[in-house]
Amino acid sequence: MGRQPCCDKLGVKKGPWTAEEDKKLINFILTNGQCCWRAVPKLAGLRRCGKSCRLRWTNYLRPDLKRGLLTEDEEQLVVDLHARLGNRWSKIAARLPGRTDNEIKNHWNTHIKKKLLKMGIDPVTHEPLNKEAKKAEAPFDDSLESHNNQEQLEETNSIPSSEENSSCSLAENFTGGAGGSHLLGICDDDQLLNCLWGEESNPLVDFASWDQFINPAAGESFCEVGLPSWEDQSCAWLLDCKDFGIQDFGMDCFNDAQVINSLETANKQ
DNA sequence: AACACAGTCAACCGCAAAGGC
DNA sequence: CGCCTTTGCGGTTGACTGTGT
Repeated sequence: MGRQPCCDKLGVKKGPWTAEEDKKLINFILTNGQCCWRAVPKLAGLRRCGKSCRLRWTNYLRPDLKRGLLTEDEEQLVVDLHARLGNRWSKIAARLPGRTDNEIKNHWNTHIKKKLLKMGIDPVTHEPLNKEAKKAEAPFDDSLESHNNQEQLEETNSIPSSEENSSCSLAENFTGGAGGSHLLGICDDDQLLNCLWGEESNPLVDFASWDQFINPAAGESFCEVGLPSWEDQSCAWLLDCKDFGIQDFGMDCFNDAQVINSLETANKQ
């Protein structure tokens, strides 16, 4: 990469993280919580910049992350959200529990973009490509207008009707119609829409509980909040770390029932 | 088997927003 | 209000892996 490094201090390591570094970072965050990222490498004994630590944690080490490819339903949701929000990956990721902005961005660029192009849909505007060609000839750029509408939508947190919102039908087309009912269902379900579009809170994931989990100062042990079991697929990633296991963190005390209870409780609140 | 090319994804970078003083 | 520091975001890169020839 030809750019200037963000932290060119002597001895700051870059490149892929080792299992040992991961272990140090996880241990530190589980012990101290997410404090000042700039201080994390020093306190955790890592030769990394704080930015790198934060990225590693949020994109890879967080125990609430799902691993593996996005499901068809998740893909459809990403397409729908992208149609409304554009490249605001963090906003999109906030609507997909257990997924990171980086993951979604990568998946968009490698899979979904191509899929849409194959279908003759512009992945940027979500309009049919031939329509785009006609637009280019027209003096008035209404793609800009649609963008402004998009901003307005987000700011007011309002939900467009399914008639106004072409992304629903687009999403239906996305899987060739057969599996495309998912988003239509969402569009028809006000309750679910409110859940999905609530700006700050995501009822699908109890981040408050997770915050308690990573922050011992909150006064609850790991076992007192619901988290996936380590045998559960969503957390199996940690077992891949050959140099350390779940026992190292004392987190092998969860089961699926606890997770479900926790999520249900969060939804009721 | 060896090479080239394509696809994937973790990690990097610069920039902008947020917050503190 | 302006400056500085910290954090978060989105775009981009390049190492690694898979596939084709």
